[in-house]
Amino acid sequence: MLKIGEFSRLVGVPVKTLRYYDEIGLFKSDHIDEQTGYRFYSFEQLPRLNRLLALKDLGMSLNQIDQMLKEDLSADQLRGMLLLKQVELEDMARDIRERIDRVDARLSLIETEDKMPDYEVVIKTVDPVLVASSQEAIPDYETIGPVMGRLYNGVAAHIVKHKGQFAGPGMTVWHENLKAEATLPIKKTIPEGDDVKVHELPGDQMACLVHHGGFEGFPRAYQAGVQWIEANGYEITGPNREVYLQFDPEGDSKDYVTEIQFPVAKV
Amino acid sequence: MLKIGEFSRLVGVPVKTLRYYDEIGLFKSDHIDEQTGYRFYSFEQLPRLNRLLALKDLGMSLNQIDQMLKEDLSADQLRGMLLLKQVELEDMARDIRERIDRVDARLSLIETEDKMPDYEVVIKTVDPVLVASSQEAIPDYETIGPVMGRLYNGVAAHIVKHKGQFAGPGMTVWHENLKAEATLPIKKTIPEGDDVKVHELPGDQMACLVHHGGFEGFPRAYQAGVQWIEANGYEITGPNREVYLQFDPEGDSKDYVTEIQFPVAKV
DNA sequence: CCTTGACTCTCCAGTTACTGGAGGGTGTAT
DNA sequence: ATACACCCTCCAGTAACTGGAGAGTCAAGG
Repeated sequence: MLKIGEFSRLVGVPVKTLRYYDEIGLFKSDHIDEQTGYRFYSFEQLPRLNRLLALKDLGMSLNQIDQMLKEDLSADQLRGMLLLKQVELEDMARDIRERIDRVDARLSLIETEDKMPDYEVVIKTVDPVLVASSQEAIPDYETIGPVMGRLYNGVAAHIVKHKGQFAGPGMTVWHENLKAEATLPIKKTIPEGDDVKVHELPGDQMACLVHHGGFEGFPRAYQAGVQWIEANGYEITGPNREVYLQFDPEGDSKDYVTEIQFPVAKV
Repeated sequence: MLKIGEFSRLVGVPVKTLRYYDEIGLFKSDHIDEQTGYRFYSFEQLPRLNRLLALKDLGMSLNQIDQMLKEDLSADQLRGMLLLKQVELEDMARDIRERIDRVDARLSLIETEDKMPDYEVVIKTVDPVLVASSQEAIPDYETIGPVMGRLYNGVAAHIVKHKGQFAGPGMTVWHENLKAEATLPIKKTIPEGDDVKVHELPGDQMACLVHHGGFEGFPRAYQAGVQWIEANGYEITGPNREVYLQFDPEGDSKDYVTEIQFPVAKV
């Protein structure tokens, strides 16, 4: 019979922790002196505690360990729990590798610019959204403004005509070959028109960054986005989007806020 | 101005979490309506939140992020924090790899034996311990018993003679070439004798397992220990020890409890 | 104008696996 | 007798949220 401190030294587990395991019923003391309340442990308890510690070393939670220490568990059930843990650990390992990549990328950015990057890129999952849209190839950069204005006006007019309800800010989807699709989210579906299509933009994992200011700053923002995506081991998997969070053709262009989104996947 | 739900959808952070960040002062809402208590967020806040999210993606704690979002932080300080995090992440990665190794080892054990292993091996750090000891080469296995008995009696007599105080169970250290050192822990140092040395056994990282029963079971226990050490990527770095936790030459040998310890290091 | 449903608020409790401390009893050596 | 190590219980705190109760707010539809 050992007092808790002796047992603690023997197994290398803090006294506090032994009391805690006792309290939650994971590892009870052999018996308790009724006079003094002192816990006593026996050598016969060593196998159970050692098994417990070995399982803890595998990264099992105390609840799982409690399950696994039950006598009536079959080898198959044990195998199952271990295989599950294996998968979980491999997920964690991958996660940490990705983190290390991101830290590396940020460090090299700081190396070159000597400060935090101007654009912060975050990965987020974007929900699918129902839109009415109209698209057209843009002949050259100078004409983007007028063409987009015309497209958005057309879509908006179509929505109003069919009593559709707007559901959010406009969003340009950039298809290949400089084909721009001007989309406006709507709450419920409406009939299509000659130039106006109604469809659902797919939800996806997106690398997103926010640009504050006029459109003349877009090239730098795009560059930052593409650079981040490459440095962090992603690749672009579809057409990117511009979400015009704050936009007013009459207003000061330096108040504009635009979110640029690239659908991405891990390479 | 966006209500919390709209802002939440925009940035992909749960409403609860935004309120939590507000509460701990990490990310305050732009302002709060005094009538209703409603929080309102502005687009100007997006850069700060995106930076926050990017740092969280690196695995930073909210406290660290709070530091890093302060304006007056130099590039060098940032670099320092990131380098620190890099090291920490690499530690975690190593830790998880080791866990995966252990799970693999246990799975293959279950494959061959179809149950939990008979011996649980745990790594623990053993404290240095002052001992009186006497050693002798063992000519062959049959003579272990008598020789060890003689050695322990000699050491014990020496300790008693010099009024030393026993500090724990006896422990045999197995040096090379079957040389056995019978050691008895003592509380304070005592003079040495002709055959009895007094010295400190070094503390070390030990792979430990507990054997219940007589000495005839030792070969299997040793085998299990060595097997585990190999399968988990450790190597033995010194003489192993046997700690006789429960031992009584008059008693039933099946009540004996012995801990076998191998000093180990990661390969 | 009223109701419905979606949205918001605050406050409280729970999660994991402990750790630290206060306040008080126990056991042993000098 | 007293010092000291050891033991007890109970309470609070950790990190980063998550869930729920109960109550107030807002916009649209009838």
